[in-house]
Amino acid sequence: MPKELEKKYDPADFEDRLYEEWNSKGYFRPNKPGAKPFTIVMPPPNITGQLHMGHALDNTLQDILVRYKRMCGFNTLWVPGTDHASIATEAKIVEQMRKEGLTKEQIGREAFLERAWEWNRVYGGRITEQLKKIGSSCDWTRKRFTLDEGCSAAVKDVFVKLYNDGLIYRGNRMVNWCPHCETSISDAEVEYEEKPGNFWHLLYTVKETGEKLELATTRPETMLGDTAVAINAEDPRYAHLHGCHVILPLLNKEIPIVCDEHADMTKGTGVVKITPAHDPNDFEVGQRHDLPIVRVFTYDGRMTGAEDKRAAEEAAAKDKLSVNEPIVLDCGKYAGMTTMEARKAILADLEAGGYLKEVEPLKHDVGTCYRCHTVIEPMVSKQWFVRMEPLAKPAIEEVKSGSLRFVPNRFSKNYLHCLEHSRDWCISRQLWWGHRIPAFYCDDCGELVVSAEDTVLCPKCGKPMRQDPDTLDTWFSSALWPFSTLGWPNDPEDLKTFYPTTVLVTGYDIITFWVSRMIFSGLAHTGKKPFDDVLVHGLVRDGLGRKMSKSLGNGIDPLEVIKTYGCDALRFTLVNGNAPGNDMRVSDERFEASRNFANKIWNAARFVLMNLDTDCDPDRIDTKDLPDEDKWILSQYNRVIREVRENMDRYELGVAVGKLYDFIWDVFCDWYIELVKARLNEKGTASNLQAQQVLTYVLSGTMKLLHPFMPFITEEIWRSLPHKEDSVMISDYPAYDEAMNFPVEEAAMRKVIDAIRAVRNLRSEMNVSHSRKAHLHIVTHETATFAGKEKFFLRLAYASGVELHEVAPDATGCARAITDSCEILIPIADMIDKVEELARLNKELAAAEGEVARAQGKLANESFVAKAPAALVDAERAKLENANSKLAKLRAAIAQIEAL
RNA sequence: GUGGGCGUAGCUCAGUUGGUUAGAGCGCUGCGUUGACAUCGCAGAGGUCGUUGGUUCAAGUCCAUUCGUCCACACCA
Repeated sequence: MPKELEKKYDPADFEDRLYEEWNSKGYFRPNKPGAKPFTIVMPPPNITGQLHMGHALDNTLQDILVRYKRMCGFNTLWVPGTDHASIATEAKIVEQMRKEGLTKEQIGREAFLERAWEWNRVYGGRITEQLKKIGSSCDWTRKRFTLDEGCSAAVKDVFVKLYNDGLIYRGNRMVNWCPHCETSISDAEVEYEEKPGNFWHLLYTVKETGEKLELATTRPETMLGDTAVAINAEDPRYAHLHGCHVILPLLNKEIPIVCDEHADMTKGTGVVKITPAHDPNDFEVGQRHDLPIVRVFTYDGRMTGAEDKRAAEEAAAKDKLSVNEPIVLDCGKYAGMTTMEARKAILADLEAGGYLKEVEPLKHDVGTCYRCHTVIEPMVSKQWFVRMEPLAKPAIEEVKSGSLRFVPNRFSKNYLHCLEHSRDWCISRQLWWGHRIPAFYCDDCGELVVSAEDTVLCPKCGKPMRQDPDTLDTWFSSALWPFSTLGWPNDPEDLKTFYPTTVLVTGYDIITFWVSRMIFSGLAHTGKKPFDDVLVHGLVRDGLGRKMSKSLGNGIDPLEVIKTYGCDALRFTLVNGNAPGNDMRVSDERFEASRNFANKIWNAARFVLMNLDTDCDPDRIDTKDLPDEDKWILSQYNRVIREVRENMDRYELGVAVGKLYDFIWDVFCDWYIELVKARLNEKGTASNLQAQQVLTYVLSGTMKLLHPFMPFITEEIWRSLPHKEDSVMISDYPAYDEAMNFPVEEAAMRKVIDAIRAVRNLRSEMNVSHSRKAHLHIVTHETATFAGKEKFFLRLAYASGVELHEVAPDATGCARAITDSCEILIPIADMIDKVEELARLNKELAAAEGEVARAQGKLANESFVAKAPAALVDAERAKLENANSKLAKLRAAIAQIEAL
């Protein structure tokens, strides 16, 4: 027997309870062995983070897909997990220690890592608890962490494999250095910000000719590291200087003038100073001309001194890798200054020496660290790199060939662009929290061993080895996530069943960081693409369209929204009316509208339940002898099933949920329930039982259709109705059934509804109160269509009685509501103003005439009739016929009233 | 510089492979509350789909042009 629902819709009453139950009963685990798998691996949120709207959106989309596919019979797995977020977490812990007056170096690596793990224990679980609040039906028994044993094993394996294949190398290369985080970062982690600056025009003296050579720079403090100036070989202005030298001011050092294509004749004076250690382009020039690399900055953003020089020489001596080894300069009087202090001091000295010609203000984009927004220092530094070209190639092909799809497709351009232009990936980080690089050095003989096994003694000379102190870029481990979480390489059970995964759901802001790296890693290490599809969503913005951020304080906390409006309202808001890949705005108004929808469903269900007194079958229905209104709703319900499934299979979640919204509110609540209310009062009749059956069948099925979007309210209602399975989430998603199409009954009901609307419209325009009932005369040639449906007019068209006529009776004193299938006479003469009524009818006449003209025009076009699909032409003819029919009735009515 | 998004009702946005008289939510106007729901119902006003041209029987949808706006990537001595 159905059970009652609480009078008031209060999601807090049942959301947590239902989630707990689902989880404890194991419904989130893959439960259909042998069935076709459907797999999603959750983009792992950072352990430093709190759940924000972006996570809420990302995980809601995944949960909708997973719940849908689960109900469609797939063996469904959604793997959750978290990311150790090396740089972010390390920064938080350093900050925490700073408040205690401690530094990393003081407590040492081991103690530091202990603190980090403690942080993970305390906060790492926080975000997963929050994910439960939004209803995520992921398999928590398979929860993973990028630093757990399995993921770490995968990282080591991949590193060693790539090294052995020559795809990872160590070398002195130009990297982006963050002086605040004191680590290198990858190109993808640099953000450009426009900042004001200057061109300082400097004068360097040519040794051979004594002339002053003018050049401009935005970074005068790097001049101490200049090892050449470049001119273009084609530049006639400087043809006489080929092979000459300039004297570097302040240092009084002789450096060559080189010819290089990097010097652009059209820019500035056509002369460029070359600082190979501190500028990416200059580094390239230096390579081409075999220039020395002179480093003048320390890793914490100061000018180098004697101490730095000695330390660097010692380190270089130990390391057998000495290609491109920078020379460290003792900057003398500038040593120890910050780069900004040095800039001032150097400029002052240049000016005093007559080397500064002019200062020209400009705005330029400066690279900053995406974590701390400190200005990035390009720096030659010894780091580990992944060779991108061989890895990118197959990853590009995979998408170009269409084997791996982006949804919407436009994001594949984004992806291809980033892979086609990527430079080698700097993967080493001067951090402690992360996967330590599995490389071991012998300081004695210089031997280097790269191995997944800890190597304590040098295989060559037997002396103790030292592990590389650096860790790997967080994204190096994230790149392996789709297969490392499924047991690769050691425990391939899940891998066999669930890999490649089906779809990755993520925001467009992370395609370059993560998606591209997962794709080339998957191809390289498993030989297969990591997923078939990438469903890309946009960013969540506030009501004013601004990106949510801490500094603006405009972030909306999803948990607060859940408290106020319920989880289902939050989820509905995040998918309704949003197109894939587009940014969206959320606001209280939208949450409120969603909550109102939930409330509407709740009350409709309550109404159905209070009228159920039999145990109906929720899954089967006998359509024999059902009245038209029942077949009408069943037919529409059937169509919604088909459309929703089609939309879901194409990732058009917003369209699918919009159709359910319309069906539930406009069709089921506003019309069907109203149409059957009378029958529900006729207890004990066959008609009453049929209505109960149809209500149960449609409502139960609709709750299934809606369940992926609004899991909690649908479960609570579905269980109150007669049901067979324990939970709606493990029931079968409704399927389209050809036998449930009733086009004739649908058309008939549409005519009845049109007539009811026409009456309501007229009464409303004439300001007739609902309490003023009237006896209606329906005049129609289609009496069969209207026969037996007079009762609907009593309640819905405020009628006191209804008569059907084939031939119009005397219409004196009647207002006329006109549709294309009938004319309804309403005897409310005292309410009718002749002028107003004529105006109203004429307005309708104009509309009908417009429609007739449009349809006639179309049909008069021979090309249309000849070339358009026949069904379309027929439809147009039917429309013309209907419009003409309505037109005739309107004209007659107007003539009659005018004659009065 | 290269690539891309957006421009549809007062506001925020849908509009699926081109095919009804272009839709929704919020807001607005009028009416309505004795048993599903005022977190509601009924009715209504409001749009030449940024501009101009083209393809097509047919364009909000495809192509080109142009304006506005936002983003990504690149360069910037």
